[in-house]
Amino acid sequence: MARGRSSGYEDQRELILSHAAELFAQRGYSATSMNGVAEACGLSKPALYHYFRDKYDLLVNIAENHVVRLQALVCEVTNKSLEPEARLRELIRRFVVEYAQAQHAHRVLVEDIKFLTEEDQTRILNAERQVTHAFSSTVAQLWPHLGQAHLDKPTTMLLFGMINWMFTWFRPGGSLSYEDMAPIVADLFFGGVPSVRPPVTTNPPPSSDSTKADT
Amino acid sequence: MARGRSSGYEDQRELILSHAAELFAQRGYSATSMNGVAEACGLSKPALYHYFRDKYDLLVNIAENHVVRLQALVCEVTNKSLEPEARLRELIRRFVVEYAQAQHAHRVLVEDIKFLTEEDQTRILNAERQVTHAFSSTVAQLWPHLGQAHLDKPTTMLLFGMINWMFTWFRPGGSLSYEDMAPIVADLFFGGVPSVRPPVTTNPPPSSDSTKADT
DNA sequence: CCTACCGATCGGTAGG
DNA sequence: CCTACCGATCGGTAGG
Repeated sequence: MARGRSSGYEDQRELILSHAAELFAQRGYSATSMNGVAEACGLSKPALYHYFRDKYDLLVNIAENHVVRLQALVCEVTNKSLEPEARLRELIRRFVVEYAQAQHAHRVLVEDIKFLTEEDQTRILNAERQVTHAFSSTVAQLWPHLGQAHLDKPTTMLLFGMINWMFTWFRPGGSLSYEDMAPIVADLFFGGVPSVRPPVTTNPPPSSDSTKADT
Repeated sequence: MARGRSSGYEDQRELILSHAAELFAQRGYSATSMNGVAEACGLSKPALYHYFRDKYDLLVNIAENHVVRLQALVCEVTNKSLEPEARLRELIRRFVVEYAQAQHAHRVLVEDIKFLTEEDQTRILNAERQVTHAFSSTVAQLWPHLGQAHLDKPTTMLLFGMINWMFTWFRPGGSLSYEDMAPIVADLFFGGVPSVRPPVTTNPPPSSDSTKADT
């Protein structure tokens, strides 16, 4: 791999990105100083600038590396050619595990993507869309009534909401681990999707047959 | 008429908070300058400082006002003494509507709470806990098996995940409105919760003293 | 004395 | 790899 650079160069970069991701996640990209990053890495500021051109370079690498890992994870699961239900359950489990061990990068991707240029944002967002598509296509396959009502994507995003939000409140150490949460999310989703129906409120004209059709 | 302050003073404060919340949500608290806030409000910077002591004062007011509105919303729904299922469905609907019309403040509460002092963070977090408790107690009431397995709080947080995450991806204007999303979330949740089972992994010895001093 | 501001500039600190 | 700095911009406040 590392050709032309000392063998530890890439390792040092990874180490810096890890420390930077932690600081960005804790304090936000803007409020994090390069002095702080250098200090956390045990480097002088000029030394830090030897590995990354500028602060933005850190951000874009953290975000990019994270989505690339997610894409690789999707490919890995897809290649196992599991049944649709088993595939979706495995995707959920693997994402929970991946997010758990990449929490800082994940938070940076969620909260600091706004600091990327439009070009970089678009590239990252397209990668994310590929990932969510792997989920939503399986969802549409499992529950055709969702796809027909164009609810496969929204419902898939509700699933991502459960998973993504988990890392804002869940702290392992009690009676539950991250691994325990994956099947809970999966059971809730698989049990609930059959109950999801398209909205009855035909938006444009407020027709007077206001039976509400609730329940 | 004017009692101590001119009649427009409080109105001006609300207007400033609204503009500041939008900027904080778009660019983050740290990356937003007081010059930018003043400009967005059509005020000079000294004029802005006439209404708020400093930048932090803006942040704490945005967060506080938002959680207070959420608490008021919970009280309003609770006082209607609905059946548990109707109450939870109404809570979901009202929160989706509230978040939709307070998206900027909501995002600030989620992403910029880290810039508050520990004291202010604790106060806001306690208010949030009161809100989530209104949900989780209804959840435990509806599905006793969840409460017995200590899964009422985690499951409730998965529900909040669906709702909170919605505002990162959902844009109304297609065939779905925010109002349409509420029953979809509710149906998914009500349909799925009966399928949620406690994890079989028995990680540590689950000591029964884990009441968490809540409820 | 109050309020509601403005033009100009303060001391510090950011990224680089 | 360090000390020593820069152009700019930050949050906040002076006098009028």
